Amino acid sequence: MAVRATEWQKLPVTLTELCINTTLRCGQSFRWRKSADDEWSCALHGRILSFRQDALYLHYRAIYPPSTLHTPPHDDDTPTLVKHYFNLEPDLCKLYSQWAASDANFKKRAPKFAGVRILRQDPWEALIGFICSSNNNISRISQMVHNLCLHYGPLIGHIGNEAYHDFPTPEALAGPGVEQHLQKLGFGYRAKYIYKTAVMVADSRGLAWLDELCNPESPVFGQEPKPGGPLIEGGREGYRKAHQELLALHGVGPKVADCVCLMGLGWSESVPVDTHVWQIAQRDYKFGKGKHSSLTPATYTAVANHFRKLWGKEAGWAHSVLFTADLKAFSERLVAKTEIKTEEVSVKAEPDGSGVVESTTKTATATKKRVKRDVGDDEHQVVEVKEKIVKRSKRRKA
DNA sequence: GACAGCCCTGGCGA
DNA sequence: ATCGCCAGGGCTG
Repeated sequence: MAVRATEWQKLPVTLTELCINTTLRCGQSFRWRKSADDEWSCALHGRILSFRQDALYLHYRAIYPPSTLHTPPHDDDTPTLVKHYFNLEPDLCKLYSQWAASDANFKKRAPKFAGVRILRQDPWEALIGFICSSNNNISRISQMVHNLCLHYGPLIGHIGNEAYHDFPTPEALAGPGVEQHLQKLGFGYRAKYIYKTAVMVADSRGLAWLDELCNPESPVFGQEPKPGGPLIEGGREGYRKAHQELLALHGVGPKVADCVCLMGLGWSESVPVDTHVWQIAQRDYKFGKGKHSSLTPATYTAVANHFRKLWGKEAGWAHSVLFTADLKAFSERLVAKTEIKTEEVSVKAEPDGSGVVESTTKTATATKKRVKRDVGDDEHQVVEVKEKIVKRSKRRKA
């Protein structure tokens, strides 16, 4: 039987309400892959979901494996899943203007990073993904999560030659020999964390335990919403309970627990404070002195509380915008103007072969340094142009 | 509360 | 060119 792909559908969403090109790459989820130009795909809930976006619409389609019992599109729940996964309920533009009104730093940094929306991921996937994230970088985390799916997740289908596997169940990761295998796959000390956490969830706590830690206002896919309680300084009671319970799992500390709370359990006031956010707190919010000179557990709470007070109930959403604005993978947006200038100058300078202006050389070098660490994606062209400029100017010097 | 130690990778300066 | 060092979305004992 042939692959069963539903027709492309569309949902009216502006780029300021959701920008998938930013949101899917900013370290929330580690599984999205480019399946074509401007097309992102991932296996979710037993189907491959693909997305494209233009100024007015989010376009999507689902590809089902031949063995699926129901017959899409008749009982296709994909539209509901899409709205749920992208968390489309909150009015992001309104939130951005609220955060900008209460925080000058947000106002300054956010404009180039519109449409950063907190995803509503599966709690179990978020938990394992963020256990992988400790002391790690996004490209390696993505590689590790991909390996988990490849070896332990069900195959859903293909796009071209690329196989798409869904995320493995707790049972699959709690099997015999998993820890040793993950160790061999280069997971390092996280191999043990993943295995032990999987055993705990599969054998004693159960997935229902994890799902019940969700914000009742925004439960797991398929459940009805209920009120979530009032916001207090340290976050709502349900958030604090979820955070505390997650800490009992192996490989889960305060930061990982907050990531799961925010991106898996729907607790919008959760503010994960990693080294990155800590640097932002020191640079832009006067932390790093006196009592809070280093990121101790007490400082962690103080920083998170400060942001909750400043940004309110969706503090974690605002935090994610500033976090994204500081990611190296997006740093080209901050030097875009310089980049265009550099190109113009170098083109003009090329024919006569005379020396390059001192300031141009400097600019080109600085730009190259900032972008060089980017991992394979659509920024390659830009990088190449810059490296050429640098080489030319070097040759002339020599 | 402070502090090593932990797995592994890639970039950078010497 | 090659090596040592260190940071990269931390956690455990």
